[in-house]
Amino acid sequence: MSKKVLIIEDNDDIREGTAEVLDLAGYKTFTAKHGKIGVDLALKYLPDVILCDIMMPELDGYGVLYLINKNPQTANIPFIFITAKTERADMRKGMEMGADDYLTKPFDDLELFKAIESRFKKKQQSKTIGASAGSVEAILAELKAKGKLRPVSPKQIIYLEDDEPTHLYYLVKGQVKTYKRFKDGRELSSGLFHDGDFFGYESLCNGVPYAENAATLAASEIIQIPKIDFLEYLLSHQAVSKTFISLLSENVHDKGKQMLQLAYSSVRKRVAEALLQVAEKFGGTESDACTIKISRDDLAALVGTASETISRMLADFKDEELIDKTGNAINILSMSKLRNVKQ
Amino acid sequence: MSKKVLIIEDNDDIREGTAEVLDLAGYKTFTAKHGKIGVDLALKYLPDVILCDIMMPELDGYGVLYLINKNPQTANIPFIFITAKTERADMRKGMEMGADDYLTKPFDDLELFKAIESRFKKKQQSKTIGASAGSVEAILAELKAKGKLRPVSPKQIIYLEDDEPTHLYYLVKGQVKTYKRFKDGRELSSGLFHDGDFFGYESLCNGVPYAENAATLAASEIIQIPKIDFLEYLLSHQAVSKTFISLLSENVHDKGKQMLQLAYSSVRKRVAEALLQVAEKFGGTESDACTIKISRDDLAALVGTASETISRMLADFKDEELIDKTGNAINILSMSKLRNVKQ
DNA sequence: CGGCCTTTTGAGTTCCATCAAACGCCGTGG
DNA sequence: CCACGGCGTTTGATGGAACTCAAAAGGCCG
Repeated sequence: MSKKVLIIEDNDDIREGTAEVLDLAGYKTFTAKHGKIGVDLALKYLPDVILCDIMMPELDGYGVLYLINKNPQTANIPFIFITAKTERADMRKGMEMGADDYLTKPFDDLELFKAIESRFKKKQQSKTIGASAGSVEAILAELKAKGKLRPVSPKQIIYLEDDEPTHLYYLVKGQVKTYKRFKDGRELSSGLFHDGDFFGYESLCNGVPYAENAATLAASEIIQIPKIDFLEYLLSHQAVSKTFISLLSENVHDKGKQMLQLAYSSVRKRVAEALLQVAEKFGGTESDACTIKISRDDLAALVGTASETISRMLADFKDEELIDKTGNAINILSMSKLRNVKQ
Repeated sequence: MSKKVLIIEDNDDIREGTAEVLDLAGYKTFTAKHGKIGVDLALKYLPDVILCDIMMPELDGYGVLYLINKNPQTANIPFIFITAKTERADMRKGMEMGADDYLTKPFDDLELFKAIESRFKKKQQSKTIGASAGSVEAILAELKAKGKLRPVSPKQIIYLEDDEPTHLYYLVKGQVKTYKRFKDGRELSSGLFHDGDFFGYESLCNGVPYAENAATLAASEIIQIPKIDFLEYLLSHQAVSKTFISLLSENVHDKGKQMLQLAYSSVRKRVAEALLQVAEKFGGTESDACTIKISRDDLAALVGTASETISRMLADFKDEELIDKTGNAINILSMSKLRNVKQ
């Protein structure tokens, strides 16, 4: 059966021209002259690859990509941007959002074929489940190889509450938080992640929509692994099951601890704990002192309190010479003393 | 190799007499004349079955059983009480604590052999991993068959924080809560369980001591499944992995929700939620009304507040005709109205 | 250097924990 | 049968911790 290609592009000449070329090459093509139609067609025909312009009326390319990624049925379709814009910024934005490739107009037919074919080749490759009976690391590495690496800038949202999970995430490098939003808009951080952490697996594991949001705190590199690949590995490799059962158990353990604190510890104690948690996750050195950079709002979300209160507590800690502040950053002078904060 | 039997009994005649008989029957016997020595020997020789008197100097039989059960190495050794006491109460207490059988003095040699041999038969049986490739239920039933059923009265502790996990628990019938204890003694419930629930698996899953306590709220029947059997099944049956991955994920999900509430919801709202949670778990009917019986302290632990506050809130709810009280029990008049409690 | 966003400080208020005392329920023993 | 004590629950009064709103100060970017 011939591969299906969806072309979303507002310029009639380019759209029809490209379609014609691809038809001749044996692909089955669908065309849409703006984003909205494009998304409808994608859902209807589930193409094998999507080519999409960025600047379009109705719904631009970024919007199309967002919607495509949000829907589990279409989330794993390779997505290639076509655009006249050659600027770096746009290219980066597109790749950050999870596009697989980029074609800059004008492109010749060879470029087009190569871009599309290399998508298929990559997909093909990742279809096979390796038989590496080796170490956990080897199998997890294999799993990671199924995903695509994506640079993400700070304060970018990775997924949102109630979205259908489509990927497992692995943080190669950077800082990510997961958080829940209370009705009135206040946030509570439920997890912090740094280099080498997996996240976003709970919802995948029992097939429900996300119960939390995830966003980067700092510039990061994230591998996103398609849901089906993850589930396949989860159920066919003991090592993978074992890893994620451990992760989940740890998660339960940590959340239980945090719950007890939330219920009965004073804000003062909880702020101290939060500082230590951030320091352990993101702080560099192994020594008793450490410098962390985090906004008051993020700290407040971690503690479950108002940001004003955080300011006051930090002022108190500074008076007591537990911490110091240089600009926005917080220097923890003694982790051990901070750990001993009572009440 | 001959089976090892440990006999713990303060009466010299009975102890040596029993040992002699068992020696003749080809068992290797060890004897202890009181509980303390008994526990030491159990740990040293890891016998295949333990016979133990109840009334003893130094450390009584219940104490021995408790210590034996607490230690992972000895927790799964079949334990048989020998005692002159024929009273029901003692027998029940012993069985509730996890004894496998009961011999009442005076016993004849046949009774003795049968009691011991039937322990071995049972152990043997449960050694084989069934190949039932059938439904999840079938495999889980097989897993449950590895454990032993134990009746437990209300307010009994099943395991304690920092204990080494030795069993997976399955609640056949009854009500169980898990809870954490804050430094100052206040409690926070982290989970409620009712008929058909597994509990105590998180700590088993990542091999750490319990992070919480578990106790019955009402008279219950609990199957305790030895740790090794559980882990064996967990890693060799996809269905079991899948089940527990789901349970863990749900757990994470629920705890996340509860954390958000603890952080930002008013006590009023949290009390309403707690009532609903208890009603859903333990309340009988499917209708909008429902009666639950729970102590104010348990409710307070569930909400994470003082029991006085619970009293006040319940009084408020009664004024607003959301609930009614008959004696100790709480009649929820309208679950849907309770769900809509704002703030 | 000025504008904007973040952080800090201030004042008032609310919610809830705590301490104490009274009340009701229940089994016990006189 | 009722008085009694113990336990769990309810009610009252008070204080403190932390939230809210508001305004000032500080840091960062163009």
